[in-house]
Amino acid sequence: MVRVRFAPSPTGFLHVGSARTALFNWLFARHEKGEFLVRVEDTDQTRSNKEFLDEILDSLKWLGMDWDGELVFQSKRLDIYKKYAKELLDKGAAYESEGAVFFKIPDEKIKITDLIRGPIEFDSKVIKDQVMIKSDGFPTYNFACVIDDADMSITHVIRGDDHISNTPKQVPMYKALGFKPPQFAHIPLIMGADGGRLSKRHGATSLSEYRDMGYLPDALRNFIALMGWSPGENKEMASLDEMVKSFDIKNVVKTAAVFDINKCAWMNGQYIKEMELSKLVDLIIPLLKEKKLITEEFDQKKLTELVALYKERIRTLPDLCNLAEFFFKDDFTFDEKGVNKHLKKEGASGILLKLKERFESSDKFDVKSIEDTTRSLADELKIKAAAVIHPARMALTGRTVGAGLFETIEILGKEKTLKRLQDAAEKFK
RNA sequence: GUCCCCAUCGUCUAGCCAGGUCUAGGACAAGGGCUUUUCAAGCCCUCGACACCGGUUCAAAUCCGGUUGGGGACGCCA
Repeated sequence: MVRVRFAPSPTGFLHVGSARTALFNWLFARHEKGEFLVRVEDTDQTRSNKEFLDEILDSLKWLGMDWDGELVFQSKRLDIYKKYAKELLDKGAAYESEGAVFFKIPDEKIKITDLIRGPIEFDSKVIKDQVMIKSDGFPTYNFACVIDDADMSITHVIRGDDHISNTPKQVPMYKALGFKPPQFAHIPLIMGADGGRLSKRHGATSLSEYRDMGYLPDALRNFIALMGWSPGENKEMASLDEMVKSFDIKNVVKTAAVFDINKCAWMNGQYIKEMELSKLVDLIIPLLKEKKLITEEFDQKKLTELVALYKERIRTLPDLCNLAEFFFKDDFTFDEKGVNKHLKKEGASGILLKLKERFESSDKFDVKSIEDTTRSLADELKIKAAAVIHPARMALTGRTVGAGLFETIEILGKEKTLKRLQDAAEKFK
């Protein structure tokens, strides 16, 4: 049976690249009906930290991944590493020096057949003897990794490209211990726009940052999987189930991918668009509370109507807070360019006042009558409807873009509409 | 410096393993148009790539070699 593992070290947040490594391992395991384990590589006593571990695990769950069995902590397996270290010492395959235990790299060609890259050969002459047990008694990464993968019966090691050079250090260890090395699959790294490894200077790199920025787990997971793998048949959107069904490690590309936040945002918008309205509202409510745009008491029905208006045009959840700020507060901000273009224009203020008067004297205030009122005013003034609509949108929402104006006015309500038209007319006269 | 990996539109990729159906397909972005209200929505169109050189072959994006370019690794970090 296939058994794979994801082996994070709890020394930082879950990086986008690591998340993808975890995802590919998970997809592979689920596709093969095998097992996906999580092993915590916490042998660096000074840098490992429980908060990071919790964050990493939360991120995995958030993306929709689950794992089999209990978490394995390397820090709790010191005896096992020592046992095997002693075995290698006794066999003469290792030696002690300066308080540490070194593995003797045998003089031979080391060949591996990578599932993604095919055969790779190394000359052991260029590899130094490797520390197995540090002088603090803890195992090094390379040694613990080999022992655990063998001990946990891991069949496939799917990991980042940056580990290729660790492979020739590890394979001889398996052999010296009499273990059969697992199959290896090295997936390419994720890069920033400048071609270097994706890091902080390129922007957000951790899963939790994306979650906080309003990205949906389904969208992020879909997007991450697309870097290096594709569902085929020109498809891009794929649910978790569809991915499990069609995932094949052999179809993972060999080339590094540049993380394109713009496409990621686009994809997020697609998922928002397809999401059930009530679900979307549920996701947005906590965000609005956090931004103090609503309190505990709010009109759920009205909010739902608002979200429905904006659902098709937002790419991330906070987009709504920005685009529909006018709905939640009266001292909303004005887009400067829009003010110059539509409000500080000759005659704009007069138009706003006239529109206000028309609304005031109209009994009805539904989308249809709002539209009729607006258009007939434009007709009478012998100007295009746009000449009324643009200033009105700016006056009411502070934005040049948004949902349809008439719907926007209806949801805003008569009272606020009148006041804002009046205020803007005076302010930008 | 040494070793290793990689090379299709600006970006993500399909095609490559089993050479012809590829004047190279899709998506994001960009540019243009339509939607007689904006747009970051929708629809349509356009732009845009097989890094280079050589070899094998009747035929190469696909196979081989080299060059160049990019990336990674060389820790008692993981």
